[in-house]
Amino acid sequence: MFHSIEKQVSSAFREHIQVRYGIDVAVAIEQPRQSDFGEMAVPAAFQLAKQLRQAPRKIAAELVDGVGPIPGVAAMEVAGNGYINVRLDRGAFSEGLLRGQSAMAAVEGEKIIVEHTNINPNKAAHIGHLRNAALGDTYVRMLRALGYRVEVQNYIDNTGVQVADVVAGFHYLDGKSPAGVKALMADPSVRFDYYCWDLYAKTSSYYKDHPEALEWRSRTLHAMESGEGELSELAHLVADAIVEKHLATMLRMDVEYDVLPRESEILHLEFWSAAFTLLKERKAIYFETEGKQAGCWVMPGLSEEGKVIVRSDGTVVYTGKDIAYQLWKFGLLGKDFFYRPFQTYADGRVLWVTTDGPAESGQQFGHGTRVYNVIDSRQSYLQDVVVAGLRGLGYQSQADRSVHFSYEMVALTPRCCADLGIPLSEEDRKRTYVEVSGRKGLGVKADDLMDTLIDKALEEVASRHGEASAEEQRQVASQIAIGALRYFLLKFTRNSVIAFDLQEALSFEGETGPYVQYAAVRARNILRKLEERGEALPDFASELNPEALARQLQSEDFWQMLLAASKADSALERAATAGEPAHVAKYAFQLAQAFNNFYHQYPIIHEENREKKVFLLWMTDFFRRQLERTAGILGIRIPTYM
RNA sequence: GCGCCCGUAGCUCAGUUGGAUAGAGCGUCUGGCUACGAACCAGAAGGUCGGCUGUUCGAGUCAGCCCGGGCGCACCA
Repeated sequence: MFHSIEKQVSSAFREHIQVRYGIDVAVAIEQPRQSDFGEMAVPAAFQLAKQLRQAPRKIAAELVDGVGPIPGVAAMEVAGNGYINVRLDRGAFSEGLLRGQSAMAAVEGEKIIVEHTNINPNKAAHIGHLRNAALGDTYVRMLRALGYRVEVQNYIDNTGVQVADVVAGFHYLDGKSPAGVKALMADPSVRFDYYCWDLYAKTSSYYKDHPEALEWRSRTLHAMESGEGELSELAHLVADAIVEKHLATMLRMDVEYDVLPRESEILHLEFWSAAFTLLKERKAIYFETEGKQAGCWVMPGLSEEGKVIVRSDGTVVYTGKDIAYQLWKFGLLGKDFFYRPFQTYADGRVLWVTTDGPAESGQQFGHGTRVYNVIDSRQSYLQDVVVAGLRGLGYQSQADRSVHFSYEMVALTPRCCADLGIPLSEEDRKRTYVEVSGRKGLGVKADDLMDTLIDKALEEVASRHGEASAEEQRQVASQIAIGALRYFLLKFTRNSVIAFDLQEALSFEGETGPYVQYAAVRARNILRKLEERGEALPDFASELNPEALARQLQSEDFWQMLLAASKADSALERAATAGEPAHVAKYAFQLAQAFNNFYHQYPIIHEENREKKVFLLWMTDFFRRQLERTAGILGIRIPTYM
């Protein structure tokens, strides 16, 4: 509602400026410094001042005089050095909120692909992976809330070095056969992904002390490529099992996917050779004949030397396959995967996985018009190579629509390492934070963190709702824990390094997920208590006429609260434009704050005046809906009680 | 050496793309549970926005140069 008026005000000024001055400008709408200045501020006069060579105040006055009436706007005035402050018609505004339901219209002609999570299937997920998934999943929810068609891909590198290292560990260090590994996977006392976490660290450190053992890696990689032998069988076993673990971990966070494109299919279906042909034909890469890159196919432009895409032994580097994959996402490769169902989510949605044999599913993926790759900022160079590949092939518009949705890493504070019993070098102890490392086995496992959070939430729930069944308490605790975790991961903007601190993440007070959940629970409680007292929820539309709404909204307090609650769309739009899920989190917190304030200050059920009571109930219900919707976009559930 | 990111209250972070008197949470101090359960609310203290120059009506925001921290820059992924 607020957002639609913002757009109307903006376009009214834009048109007027166009007609009057012949200048086309995008008219920004800002929030006034103080709430008593009005609801919107238009700084357009400042933008025009330079071109018109006139004082901003004078232009502002002309604009206010000339722009004419705008629906929903009660008054406009010039303020400060040339601001135009806009005051809304409170009665009409609330009337619109009460009656008009503005469902977001579907956006036609766009299909957005978001790739996120992408964890190497060789060990348990850690907290850095959770940040990736939380960001990706929330951005997906944001785009869907805005009406976009979105496809979520989770790329599985099941033939890479990391898998090979764990396989080598099983085979050479543990001396385990495929049957032995199967037995391990079936053993309920073993967390297989945790086992691999340790094994990966063990193998990596063994390589360090015994460089000759690196031969195991190349032997394993060759076996995986040929698809034959025990090592290859082990690789399939391990990768598939770990993928399932990752999916289960992510499901705890309410993160779901549409399709799992796998590197094994990219190899078997020869995506690379199709891309290679294109790259050569269109001269996006060249064959180097001299220097240290002699014998390689090189992509020029990005650096002095260019980037090697095909090694002198004829094998392709990872980034080359990534270019092929990116082409496929846009439907530009001329090849396609086959698919089979991998699992079915609780709501009946099917998660598909790629396969190399023809399948009669008729399923179609890819063919996106825009692609977001959620990958940490350390890989920005390689993402630049991928985009340069598209450009080199002449796909300018697709290159422009390839977005590296980058974010900074999650690191651990030295204090956190101490809490978790992670030994640190003298040097590391002095740092502000320490990078997590799968290779060193240094990090916080995702499931451990969630378990710790649930335990803590359970203590709180049990102390407040000891009468509830254990199962119910656990469910509530779990929703609170996940709410806390998702909010924690989302409250930081993307390019801020999260120095993970366990105690901070475990907080359920202040700017946290549970704070938002608590506000929504309180709103629901009021409505529930009303019914428990034998009263029905009023029919707001018939009981509240425009005069009544305007009367109640003479209270500045109520008006500011209603205003805050009505800005969800506006906040979402800004957050999506900025590509910052953190902005949605911030808004959710402000919304909860406004409601808690309202809740504390005004008795609702006990209000004697009928009109006021109905109005307060309507406000409560409106807050409730906005809180639930915003929390939903963040992937945060609202428990039945707290 | 080159490239990218960061530096804002004691701590952790926002800051609507250059706008009005720089905000929030935590922590500290003070006050509030016989209201719809306090995982809450109210109030106070706390700032040379790393530094210096510049761009202009206006700079936390843009440019240049420094200082400090992080991450990249493979025929690894």
